[in-house]
Amino acid sequence: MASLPDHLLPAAVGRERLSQEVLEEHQRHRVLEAAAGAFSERGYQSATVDDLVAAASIGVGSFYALFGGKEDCFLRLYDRIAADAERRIAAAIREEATWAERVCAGLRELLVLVSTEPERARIVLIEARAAGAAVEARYAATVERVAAMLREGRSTGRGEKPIPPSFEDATVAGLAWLLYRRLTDGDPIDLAELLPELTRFVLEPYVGPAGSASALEATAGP
Amino acid sequence: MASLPDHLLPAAVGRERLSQEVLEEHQRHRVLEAAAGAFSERGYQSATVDDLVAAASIGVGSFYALFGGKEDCFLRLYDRIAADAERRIAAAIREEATWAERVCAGLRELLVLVSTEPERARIVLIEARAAGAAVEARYAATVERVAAMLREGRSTGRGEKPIPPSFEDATVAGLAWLLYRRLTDGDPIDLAELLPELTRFVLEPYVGPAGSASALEATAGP
Amino acid sequence: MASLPDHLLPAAVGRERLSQEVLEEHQRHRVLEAAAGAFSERGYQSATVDDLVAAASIGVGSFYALFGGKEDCFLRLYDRIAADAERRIAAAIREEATWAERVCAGLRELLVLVSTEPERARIVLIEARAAGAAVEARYAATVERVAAMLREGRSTGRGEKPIPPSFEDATVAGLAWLLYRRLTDGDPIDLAELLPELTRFVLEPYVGPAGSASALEATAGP
Amino acid sequence: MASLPDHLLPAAVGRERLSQEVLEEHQRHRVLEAAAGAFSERGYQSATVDDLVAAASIGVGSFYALFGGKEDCFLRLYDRIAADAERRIAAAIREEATWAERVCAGLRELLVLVSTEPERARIVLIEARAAGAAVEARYAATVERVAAMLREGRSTGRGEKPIPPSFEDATVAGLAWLLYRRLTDGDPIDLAELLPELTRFVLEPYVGPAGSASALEATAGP
DNA sequence: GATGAATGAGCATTCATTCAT
DNA sequence: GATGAATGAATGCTCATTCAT
Repeated sequence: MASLPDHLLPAAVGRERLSQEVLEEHQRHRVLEAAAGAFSERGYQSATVDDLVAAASIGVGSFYALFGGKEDCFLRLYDRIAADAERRIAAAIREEATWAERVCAGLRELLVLVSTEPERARIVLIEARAAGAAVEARYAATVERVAAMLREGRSTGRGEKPIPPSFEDATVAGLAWLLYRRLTDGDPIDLAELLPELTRFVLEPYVGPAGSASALEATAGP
Repeated sequence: MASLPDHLLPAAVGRERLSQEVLEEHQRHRVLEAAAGAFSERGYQSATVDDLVAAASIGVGSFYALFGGKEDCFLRLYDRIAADAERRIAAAIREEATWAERVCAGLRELLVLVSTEPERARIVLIEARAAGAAVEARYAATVERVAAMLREGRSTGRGEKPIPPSFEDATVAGLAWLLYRRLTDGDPIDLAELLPELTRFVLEPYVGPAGSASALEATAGP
Repeated sequence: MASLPDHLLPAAVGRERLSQEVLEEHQRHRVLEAAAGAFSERGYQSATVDDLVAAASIGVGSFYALFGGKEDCFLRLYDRIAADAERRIAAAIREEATWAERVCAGLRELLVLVSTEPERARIVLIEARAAGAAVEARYAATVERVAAMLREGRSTGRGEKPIPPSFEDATVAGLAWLLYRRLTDGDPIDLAELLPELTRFVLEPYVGPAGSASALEATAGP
Repeated sequence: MASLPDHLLPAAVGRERLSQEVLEEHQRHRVLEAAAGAFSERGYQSATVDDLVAAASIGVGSFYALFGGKEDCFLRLYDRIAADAERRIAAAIREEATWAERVCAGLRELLVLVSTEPERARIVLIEARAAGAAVEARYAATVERVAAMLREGRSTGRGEKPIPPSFEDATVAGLAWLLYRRLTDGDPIDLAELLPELTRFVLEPYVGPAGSASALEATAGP
């Protein structure tokens, strides 16, 4: 039997350090979970480090051992939520479906996420906008990632005049705004109402009203 | 000598009070002009009241006589910029033109405003997003006003499936995002490049590529 | 009558600014007076900014308007005490006396200062040693200034082997130590006991026992 | 089975406890060695307990098992360095030499120590001054010890007017200042330059220039 | 009417020390 | 016996707002 490569066979010390890092990561996770509540409730600016540590039931010292400060904490929270969402959306998409169907399935999962975890959605869609330059850059990167996915739909396209490159960025921002408004207004996220709306907004420029509608039909929820 | 009751005082007092309010409004104007610079440069959160009064060369006391505080000052600044922009955009539009042409002319003037007064544009498009709930509401109202203008285009429309009501809000938010990014990245606002891009994004859903293109042509700049 | 030069005829604004600076300087003076007590009592390290503002009966904000922080406050206090002492010592010296007599008179005044204002003496002789690098540099400069005065005595000298250049620095440090010990031990400063002691220590290397003794006699106090 | 009362336990326990104490002392030694580096580099105030334990590669718990805290650690370090220095200086002195020669040899060894182990010299000559009252007392005791050695030279003396009792304290403090300055300025300790300087400063009051010079000659280094 | 000196609550952060493992 | 994660009191500092002049 072939032995594992060295880097998978940590020495005792390595293992200890590993388990320690795992522990720390676990702790960070716990704290971030609590921080999401605090940030969401009070807003990034108003939430104090004391709010965060109180919500997480840890000492301030522990907080600073885990994070570089409030901004670092928020940044990690943002990244975690964004990465989770991306993972879950990817998981909700059947690879073999058409591009339009995949987009539609992605939108559906996004709406599910926003409606089931509005707190976390607020972090990414609302608070991130008011958390300073570093976070802002992360937000722009997220928009760009989603826009890039959408951009794949161009090949599907109806081959008319070349679409300007920033078209998808604007679309994603428009999408974000609609969710933003629902969240700030406290409106419920009604899948049956919103999914068709968003699907049309996103897909029609690429596949037309009919294509959009059929993709929506093909993506009926569970 | 007994003095007359207030309401019997000669008109002169009324005139004085009026002129006084005018004076005060004038003063407010001066201060807001300076505040725009400070807010734009340092950002809403970082700009201190001291920055504002220093920029306006007034005392803190006068500042509080004129405004309820930092947020009130920003609010009024936002309103002023938004109202000015609306007025100038309205002025740039020929009433007798088609809806598509009017939209196109409005977009053109909007771009002119953003490029010639980037400082004020930053206030509305960037800083407003980070200035708390009250300002946020104003921003949403602005989006809604612009969306409403766009919504008039529906009657022009090709009568296909009814467009969802929030469609225009998303469009406006997408538009705002593109300008937002230009401003945060420090990219120049190139009218020749951006106007066609934005026009297509906004008009095509209503008048199709051809309608969009012809409206653009009909709105050549001076 | 010749008019005063321009810089002595401030414009109204200049006068206002001047009176304002004078006021501020006055306020600083008041605070430093109180700070001397706090620093002296608790020691530089233990004294908190809150101690200082409590002692001066001002708000923390005012403190930071007046000083750059705790260290800056101490630095200015040090400088003020040192300058005052120098001025008063200079005033106590008859210019026409011999060098040895002038030194002796200076020592006498120094002892008077230390004994009548032990709090301020503690600042310069004790706390300055524990207040960080910047203050340390000031202390070294003070030692050097006093050493330079002493160095004038070399020309008086008995012309033996050239004295090494740092001789006076060591003498001043020795002098400082004796006062330091009295202050830390809470011993009273007995002029009649200490003056002869210090005089001999300082003067003998230059003018011998006899010269030292006669200088002392010539400098009898009031 | 009933266990024996403590004092009847076999010697083995005693030996164990002894060896245990020896072990602990050994450990303390290791830690102090590392602490010297940390204190010297960062200064007493700035060095944190974490710096100390990191430098010694032990856990914080062990540190507190070994020492009562940061101050206790510094205190012991101070004592150790001072005792070592005293021992080595004593070893460098030939008992049968004259008093002046012994002083000269002591000064020489002191300079050797300071130049070869500037880190430890900083602890005693610099950091001790900023480490609070307890350490300050130790420093004063050190000065007093050295002064006492010097005081023996009085019997050698030229029998003039009785020298005041604190004369030697001042001399030692002057000596310390010169070394202090070299260390803070980062100047090298040049034996050939400094030894004559210090020797004259210390010895002349007792044995005059000639006596000082001959003692210096008699104490040529290796 | 205008001023700006004064305020002090509130903030992010550090670090000596404890104690469960 | 050794460890280091957790603590939280304490610190220096900022800035929106007030109010006496």
